[in-house]
Amino acid sequence: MSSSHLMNGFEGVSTAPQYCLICCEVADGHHFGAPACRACAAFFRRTVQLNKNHECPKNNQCFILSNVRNMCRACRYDKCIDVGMKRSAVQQRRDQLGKRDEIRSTSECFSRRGEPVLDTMKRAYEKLLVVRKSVHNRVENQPPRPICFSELQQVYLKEMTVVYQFLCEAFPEYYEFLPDTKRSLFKNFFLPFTLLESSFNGHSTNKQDVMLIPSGDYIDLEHLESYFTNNHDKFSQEKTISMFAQQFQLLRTCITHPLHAENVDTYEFLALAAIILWESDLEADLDRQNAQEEAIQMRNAIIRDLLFYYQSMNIYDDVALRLGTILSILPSIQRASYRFHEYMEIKNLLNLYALPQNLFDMFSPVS
Amino acid sequence: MSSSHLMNGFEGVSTAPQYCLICCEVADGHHFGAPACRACAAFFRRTVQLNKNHECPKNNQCFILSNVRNMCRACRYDKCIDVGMKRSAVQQRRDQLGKRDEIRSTSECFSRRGEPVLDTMKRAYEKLLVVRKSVHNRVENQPPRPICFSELQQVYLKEMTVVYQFLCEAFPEYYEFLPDTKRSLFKNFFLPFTLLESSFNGHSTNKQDVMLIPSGDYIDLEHLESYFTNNHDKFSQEKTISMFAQQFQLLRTCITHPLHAENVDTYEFLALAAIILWESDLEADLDRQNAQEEAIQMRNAIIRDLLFYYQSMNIYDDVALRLGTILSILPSIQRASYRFHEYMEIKNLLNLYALPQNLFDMFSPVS
DNA sequence: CCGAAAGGGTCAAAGGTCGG
DNA sequence: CCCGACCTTTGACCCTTTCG
Repeated sequence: MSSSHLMNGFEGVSTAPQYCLICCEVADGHHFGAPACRACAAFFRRTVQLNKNHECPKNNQCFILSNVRNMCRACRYDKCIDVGMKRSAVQQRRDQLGKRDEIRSTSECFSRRGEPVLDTMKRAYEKLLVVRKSVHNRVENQPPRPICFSELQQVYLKEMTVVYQFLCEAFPEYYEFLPDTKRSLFKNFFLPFTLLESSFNGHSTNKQDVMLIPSGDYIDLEHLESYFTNNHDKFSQEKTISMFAQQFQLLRTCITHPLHAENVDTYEFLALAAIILWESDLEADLDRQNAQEEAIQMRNAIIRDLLFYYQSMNIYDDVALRLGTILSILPSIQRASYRFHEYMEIKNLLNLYALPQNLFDMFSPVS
Repeated sequence: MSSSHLMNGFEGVSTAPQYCLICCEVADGHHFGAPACRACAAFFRRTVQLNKNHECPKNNQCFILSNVRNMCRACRYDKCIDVGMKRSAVQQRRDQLGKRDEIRSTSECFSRRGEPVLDTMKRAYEKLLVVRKSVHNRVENQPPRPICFSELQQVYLKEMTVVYQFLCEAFPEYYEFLPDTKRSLFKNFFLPFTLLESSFNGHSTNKQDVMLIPSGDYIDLEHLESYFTNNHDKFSQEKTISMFAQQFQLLRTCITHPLHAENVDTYEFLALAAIILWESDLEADLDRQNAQEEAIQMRNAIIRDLLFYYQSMNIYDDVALRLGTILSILPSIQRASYRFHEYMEIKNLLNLYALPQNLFDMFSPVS
């Protein structure tokens, strides 16, 4: 609306020919929202269509005029935007069907720098599993047993360090960040990862209704009596169980069942965990802004790796469909994680199966 | 405004298929025997008049939708025919008068079952946009203005009904559920959808730091003074803003920025919204168990549609990669939604910019 | 005779092509 | 490779015809 007003005003002043607001040549009507010559219009269209990112070799203040309009692409483009050209006015490319198909076969091979991200992660995860055995004093072939709240708490106090180490090994990018950024990422990661991993390990031992925790023991979701053992002043055991049964039911419906329904494998589990880590929403300071950039790169790399994995497996007719199915479990995990945290908050408020502050803190997302 | 009025507003619009059966845009009446938009009508007329013979470079199964309707002329023409357009209705000369009578009936019986899920949704969304104009008393070309909290509240009270209608139209499956199940799904959907849509609309008007709300007005994230206008006993305006600036900052980092960074388009936005709806974790009772099943089917259908869309666009070297990139925005949305809700709870506790109970309730996920 | 619906035509502004 | 002259299509806008 406003631009047409401007234009009316403009026309009112000079009924004579209009001039290209970018290079001052005689204009050829409006293009993408501004009076422009064909050349500048075409330049703008190409820049947008092909998603070019020009860089100015100087100070972003190059002089643009018809005879020198090609001296600096970045500044020419900037001027296009300044005079009111709209990227959104550039349309989808037409008639492009088929033309890319020949190209596609060649681009099938993924260009990746070094080793796949998920492979590094997988190695770090293998190591994590070994480390855990000693950290949690696990004897070889010790059979899993149901665990109670206070034991679980001990496990996760140790896990904080273990998981942090794991992240540093799995993602050199993570290791490089400033402590504050690392901490933020960690806090966003720890709880959903914990829930996802326990559910996954339960699932992968074919026991759907069990959370297999990092120490090797488990929480039996069907029989929470053994979890809520402590006698507590305020509430009876039954009461406690009925109060918090939902908390664990939640994990079943949001995490365990989807994992089971899609028969998620380890590599997929790692990919999900990795995306949760790199689904960062940081950018408060400079380091976090870098993290934000990095996070996007990482997520893309993860997806690429996962696709490559699917292609190599060669068991899915449509790898993209599988990818979509797996990724659409993500919101469930996130949701379960948030709700689970709410229950933890309630428990803390009631001082009922409360966590020590440092542990609770690590389970709490940043905000 | 009473809810019956809202219904009337909705029903008033819904007479006959109002959408172009070729590209799903709002239709402009019948053309050549089928409901169609002007563009598709003109395209069909030219094709027949000039006796063009288009050829499909692919397999004659290209995806046609408003923004990619020009990707393949052959398939667009084929869809015109499929949808019931008659070559004979195109006049070669003005003096030859077509007989319209026999044509009219054929178009009515066009079956949209088996149609892509996202197409039905897209049509319902187009309708939603129209409905909103009347529901929110929008005059044509009314310029958007910054809105304050109390106005926003009014808007969302109306939106409850409007969005519910939208869901029923977009997903016949949803409509079939029991009220309780519908309610659960709705409550899980409403807040993230609201945040996603406002951000998306801000993004698609190239204003990154603005939430464009359904009424057409906006919240200026850079200048919250106009949002928090009410004088309040407990806290000064500055204090309030500083308290809740984070709440909106959150939306920027978690939703607006990712949408912007990936340049998400309308179809992708709808797909994200659809997955959020169908990312259900219900199964308390029998109907909900059905819903759970249905939800998995729906998510797969959505992903399939999205992939087909990407393939038809033919602008991505790797459609699966694009799919992954877009889907990995989901946890951010979910996270933002949960945190946003926490802020809402705080406000309610403080009775500071609190929502009426029924509205707050609809913004609260089930647990 | 009027107004709505559904034809037709026009042209600014999109898009694509292809030597330079 | 990019540029831009040159040509094709698109679709918003407006006019025309028919019909109840």
